[in-house]
Amino acid sequence: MINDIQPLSDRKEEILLAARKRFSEKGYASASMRDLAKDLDIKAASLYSNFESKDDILWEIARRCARDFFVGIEPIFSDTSLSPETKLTHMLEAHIEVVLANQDASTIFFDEWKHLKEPRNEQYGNLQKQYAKRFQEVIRQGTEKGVFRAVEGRFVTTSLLSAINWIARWYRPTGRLTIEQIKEELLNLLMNGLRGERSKNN
Amino acid sequence: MINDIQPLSDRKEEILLAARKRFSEKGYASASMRDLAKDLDIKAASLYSNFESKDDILWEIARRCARDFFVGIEPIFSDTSLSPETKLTHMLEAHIEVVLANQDASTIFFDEWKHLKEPRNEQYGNLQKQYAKRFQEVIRQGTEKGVFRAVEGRFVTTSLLSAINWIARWYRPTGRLTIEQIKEELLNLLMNGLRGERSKNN
DNA sequence: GTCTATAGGAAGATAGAC
DNA sequence: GTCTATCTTCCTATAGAC
Repeated sequence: MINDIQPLSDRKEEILLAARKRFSEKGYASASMRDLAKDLDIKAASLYSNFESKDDILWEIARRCARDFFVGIEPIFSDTSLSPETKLTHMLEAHIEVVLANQDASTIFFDEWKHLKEPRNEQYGNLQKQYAKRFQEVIRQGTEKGVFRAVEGRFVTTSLLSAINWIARWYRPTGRLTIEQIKEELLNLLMNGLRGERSKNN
Repeated sequence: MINDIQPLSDRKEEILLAARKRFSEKGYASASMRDLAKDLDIKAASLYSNFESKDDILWEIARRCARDFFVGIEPIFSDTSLSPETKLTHMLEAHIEVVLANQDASTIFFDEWKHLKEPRNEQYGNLQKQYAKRFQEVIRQGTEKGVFRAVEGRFVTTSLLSAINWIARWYRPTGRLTIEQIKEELLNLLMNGLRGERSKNN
């Protein structure tokens, strides 16, 4: 599914790029094929020489997004020489980097994929779970080793990633925070969250 | 805007309830007036005896959601007897409770409001900023007092709320975690994140 | 691979009877 | 306040010429 992604013709890739932007900005349902065609200075009908349907376009975009995220963490996740703490830090860092470098794609990966029709929708949902599981596994190892608090793994994994994912909605490269600052603030927040004492908070 | 919300007729409130569910589940753009009418066992045209437009329905829903969130934190935020730490804990707790008790509404508050037409869209965006500022202010006080690390206030506020907001997407009351567990896990994670040491994470 | 033309349907919304 | 009927516009998608 992300292993059988074929390189497409230049034209097709151009269309995917424009569609990614449109779908991300207006939302898949609100972005029409006519909108998309206009961005590319062609007529809507011409899009159908390149892709069979709107769903096919979303699918190709979604697959590529997923691949980017997996490629980001895979070498770190597979590196058996790293401690859970270091590994998780680097994986989160990689995740942040992919989000920041591919904001439009991230919006598809987090939100717009829900518009995929079955059976693609279900397939994609499973892929997302797989991705989160990678983080959950490292957190589990860290807890076992005693460097992280005892946490509800699946829940906390989701929470960590959620805090990061929201960035895709508001980050603008022209803003006051640099990528490095964002990475530092987030990693401090999240890693301290895992390390701290269990307290009653009352 | 949230202070001039009028109680509507029973029928109108029924429509808002059904619409909140529909908009939340399928997304505003993908949920048609005909869909909504079918849920209520009436014809689409009848909806227009109650509301002037689809945008008006979204607006009434969105305003009510915003009010619920503000009502949740306002008494805590205004309580001058609380330390920043206690105040933030209780405000986050209130936020979590509102999210869990009003999942459909939360989805509107976090996502679907973007489909509001101008000038409502801008107005609503400002309201959201106001809400986040309440949290940011308390974090600033905590940092000043030395109980929280020095953090980039606006950014960290967004991150904390983001971690919580994602819950609205997946939480099901029938799941394995109780509301109390969710609150405890999240508060531990977030409050520890603010308290911990600044570290290099490398 | 792009065009014009158009099919076929679904969208938001309105008119007017009851 | 709900209905039937309908307007207008927009949608995804196809047919066939160039």
